[in-house]
Amino acid sequence: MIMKIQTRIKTRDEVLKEFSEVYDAKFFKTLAEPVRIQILSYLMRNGRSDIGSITENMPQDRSVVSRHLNQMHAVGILCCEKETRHVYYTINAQTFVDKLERFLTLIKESISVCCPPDCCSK
Amino acid sequence: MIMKIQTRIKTRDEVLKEFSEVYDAKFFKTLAEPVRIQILSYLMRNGRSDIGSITENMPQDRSVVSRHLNQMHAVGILCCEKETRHVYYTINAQTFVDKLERFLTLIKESISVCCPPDCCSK
DNA sequence: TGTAATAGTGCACATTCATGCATATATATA
DNA sequence: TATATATATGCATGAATGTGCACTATTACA
Repeated sequence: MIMKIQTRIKTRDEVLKEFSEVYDAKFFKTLAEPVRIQILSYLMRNGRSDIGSITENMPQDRSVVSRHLNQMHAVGILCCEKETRHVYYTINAQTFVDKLERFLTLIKESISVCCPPDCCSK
Repeated sequence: MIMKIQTRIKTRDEVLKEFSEVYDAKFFKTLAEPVRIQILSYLMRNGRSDIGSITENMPQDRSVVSRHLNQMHAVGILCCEKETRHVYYTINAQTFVDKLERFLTLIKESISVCCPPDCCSK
């Protein structure tokens, strides 16, 4: 059971400042590429996998997949474990979900706290 | 108070299918550009605005801002109202938040329902 | 030690995309 | 009707990025 501590209402400036600090363009760029989402789906279905296995089910070159995996790791979507000569990737559920939730929460806060009455359409 | 209806647990294939259907690359591409996030911030702070006002606070050309606004409208982030010779934009809170929430929910579902035990790192 | 297997890197190429200028379109106003 | 205002569109350009090939680096195995 998660308890939320009741805090004072943030000012508009605080929320907007936090929003611009939390925003990570690279994270969304990473999610904006269908090939990377395909890799994500593969990991959802097959679990911990190395680059070779992932590449087998894709038309792209191994080096391309390697770079995609690297980027997804860099922004916190995947975990990476070197083991002998293999590199295994898993979904970093914690960081991934946290990042999305943090962004979503701030959008909601911004909309409810920041905006003038005519900010949003009903 | 929001009540969640208890439904049967989805199969792995159903969740993954839904995930690939819900995923919208264009939506994330739109969120991946800092200039568009700056526009979003402006609307959060200043509410309903026309292209001219938004452009005043930005280095980009009016035509560039116009195209950004158009794209944000196309993916459901903004609402657009033509009024005489002005075009006013507001945040489409409903669609915007819904899209993010839907994606987040499916990520969570995928992680809990789909994945083999070694899918995700703790 | 030599060879095979796995992954990372340098480079070139094609595509996408953000940008700004010039121009077109539409509407308000004198 | 003519002019000013607000926005959209066509086009060219430069930057970012996805891609594949060749090559390198590292490790396992015969």
